[in-house]
Amino acid sequence: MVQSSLLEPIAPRKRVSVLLPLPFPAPLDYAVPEVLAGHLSPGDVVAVPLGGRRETGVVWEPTPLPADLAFPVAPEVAASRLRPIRERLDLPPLSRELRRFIDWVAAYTLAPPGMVLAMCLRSHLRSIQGSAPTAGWVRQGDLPAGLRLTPARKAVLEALSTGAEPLTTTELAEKANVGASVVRGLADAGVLRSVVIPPPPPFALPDPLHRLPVLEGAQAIAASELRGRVQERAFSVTLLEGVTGSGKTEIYLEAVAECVQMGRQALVLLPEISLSAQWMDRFTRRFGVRPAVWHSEIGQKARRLTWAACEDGTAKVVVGARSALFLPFSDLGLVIVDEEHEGTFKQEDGVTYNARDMAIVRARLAGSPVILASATPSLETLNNVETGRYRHLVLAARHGGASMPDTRVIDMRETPPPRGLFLSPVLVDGIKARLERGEQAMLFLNRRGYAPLTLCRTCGHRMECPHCTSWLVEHRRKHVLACHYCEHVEPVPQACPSCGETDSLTAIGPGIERITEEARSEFPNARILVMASDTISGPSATAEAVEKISRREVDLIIGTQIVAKGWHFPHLTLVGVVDADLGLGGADLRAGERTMQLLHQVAGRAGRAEAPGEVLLQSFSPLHPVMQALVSGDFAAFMTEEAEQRRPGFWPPFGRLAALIVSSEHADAADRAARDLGAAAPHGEGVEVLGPVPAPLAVLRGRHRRRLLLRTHRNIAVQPILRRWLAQMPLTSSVRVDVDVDPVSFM
DNA sequence: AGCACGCCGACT
DNA sequence: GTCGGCGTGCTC
Repeated sequence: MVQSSLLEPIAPRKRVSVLLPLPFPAPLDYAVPEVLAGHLSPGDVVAVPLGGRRETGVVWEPTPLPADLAFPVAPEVAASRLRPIRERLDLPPLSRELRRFIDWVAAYTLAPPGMVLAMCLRSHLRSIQGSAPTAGWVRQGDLPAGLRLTPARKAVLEALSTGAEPLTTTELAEKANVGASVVRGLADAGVLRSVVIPPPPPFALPDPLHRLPVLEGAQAIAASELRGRVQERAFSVTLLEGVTGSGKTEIYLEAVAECVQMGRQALVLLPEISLSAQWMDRFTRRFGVRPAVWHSEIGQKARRLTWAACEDGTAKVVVGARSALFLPFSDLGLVIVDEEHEGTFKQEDGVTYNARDMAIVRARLAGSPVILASATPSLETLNNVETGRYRHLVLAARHGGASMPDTRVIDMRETPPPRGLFLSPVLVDGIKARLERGEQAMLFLNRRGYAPLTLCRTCGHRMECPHCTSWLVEHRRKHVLACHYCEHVEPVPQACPSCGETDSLTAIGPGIERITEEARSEFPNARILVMASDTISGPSATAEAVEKISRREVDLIIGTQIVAKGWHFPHLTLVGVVDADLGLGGADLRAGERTMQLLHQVAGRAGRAEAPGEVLLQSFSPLHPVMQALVSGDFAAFMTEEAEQRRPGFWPPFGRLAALIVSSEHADAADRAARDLGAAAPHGEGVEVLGPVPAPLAVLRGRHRRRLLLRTHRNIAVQPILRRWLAQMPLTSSVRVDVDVDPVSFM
């Protein structure tokens, strides 16, 4: 095939497909104008007309995926109706590898391929307009006669000493502490000369030999094993399993070192929340430079730089949240997914994809190894290990001789807290003892705000969100009731909105603010730090909080989710989990698994240095398998049991799931559509449809939601079934059907 | 995603 | 009598 194309002249194509970053079901066809004939290849970025506007897209080829998996091919448009491509843009083309990845993700998630392309280009294309070289100023000569040397002008000239680096107008004005007009005035007078500021230097090359880690025993073996995987230059998946503190990061950084030594690129995916200063410090210590970083909040210029540096290969290591998966790596030699089990790798809005699973796809297309790291691997991953698809490396011991914390359950029925309070005397005494010894303690409750429910004592009215099926959470600090599912916020009313009774509304249940209040009264002398997403905003505030804890300026940390993630608090010896049962309710397939993973991670904050740690779990069901697993530390047994419960019903990982969420502003329209969808449900050997049922969040942002669940045996792909099923449904407006392949959330 | 076309309420 | 609400439908 290759030979024949070499021998026969390739006829310049008259027609090419162009994928646009828009939600179309397939690429659109365009005519190739004479000037571009023979000059267009798949991957080229082109400008095309669309309706009355101009759009940027990418020349596409038919997907090599099997027909029933791929997005449907649209009927061919007559040649006479094709509009010509306007121009080929002077931008690096999208690699074949990235194009195939886009096709794959679109096919798997049933997302329009253009929306997947948009994830790759969003940051890039949007910045094209702003990508003109930035102009800076340098000094040129003296003040011409007739121009007074005012203090402001003097400051500008001083800020720009002769021969210094050029500065932009804004930079210069800021440095001299004057307005931009002063700068412009000097420029107009010819005192400043405009120069083009060269693009900032590419990302510094990490030095694999900067500081070698001291690895012993199992760690050294695991590191060399992972280095070997990287050397193979072949697709493989390895699970690196090790308890918190076993040195997983140090070990997988050795694989990164190997990759950098080979001159190739490595991608490290972390849950967004773990992209912390602490992680960066560890990387910098190992490699001497900071890695390229990618997450939702990086600035526009960093975004553009990083994109370009991935494309031209100058960024050797990229650390990012899930969206980093769509960067245009030119020579991807290694992919690492840290905290592999984290549900936050699942993107829920827009294109619903699981970054952990798509990372494996991306690595397979690149022919490169993947490392999945976790202390508590997901059942999916463990199953893949068991069936031999993934390799397995286990680190049993904690690094540096630290021992695992001693975990106990406080039976809340036997030693309940005083009425209206939430901390059992056992936990209070435990914390007091630690504080008296000058050690740090932590209270963990995964619930923001003061109280999850506000109830009228007179009539029983519950304060609910007007747009969602949810209770409003009281945030006492801000004096508001807030919905945690939409943006609705309202002031706390004086009187019950239902019966009008004043001072009758009561806070029910604890949130982290309420626990803080209780802690302040129980431990009046303790220095308390609250860590929640609404009190600690942004990476710098987080870093500062962590610093304070490290410097022992804090005695008691009270936190939600964010305290769970990978922090190293050397002086923390007691972790109290206020409500260990939280998260076990509901009909979630993975409730037990997830609670175990979260609580294990929280527990891992305790006793990381020499001092032994203690974990106290407040629970109303101390015999629950999750509590027992946390006490015994035997997670393997817990996961085996979990697997046995899922196996007979073909629940993942022994079967496949796809959720269909039917939503409409009108409840009856949602019901009707869901019923119709249910009536047209596919059936057959190993194929089953559950529902429709109202979603647990039956109304979300004003939309009424119904759910159906497609479950198939593992060897049956859900995508072709879903495509056929949805294709036969008439497109009714106002009713939307969202598809979620491999759902994580069942809300 | 945009943007136009298209049918029903409050304005010059 | 028009301006404009956003529901529906199309873009190669």
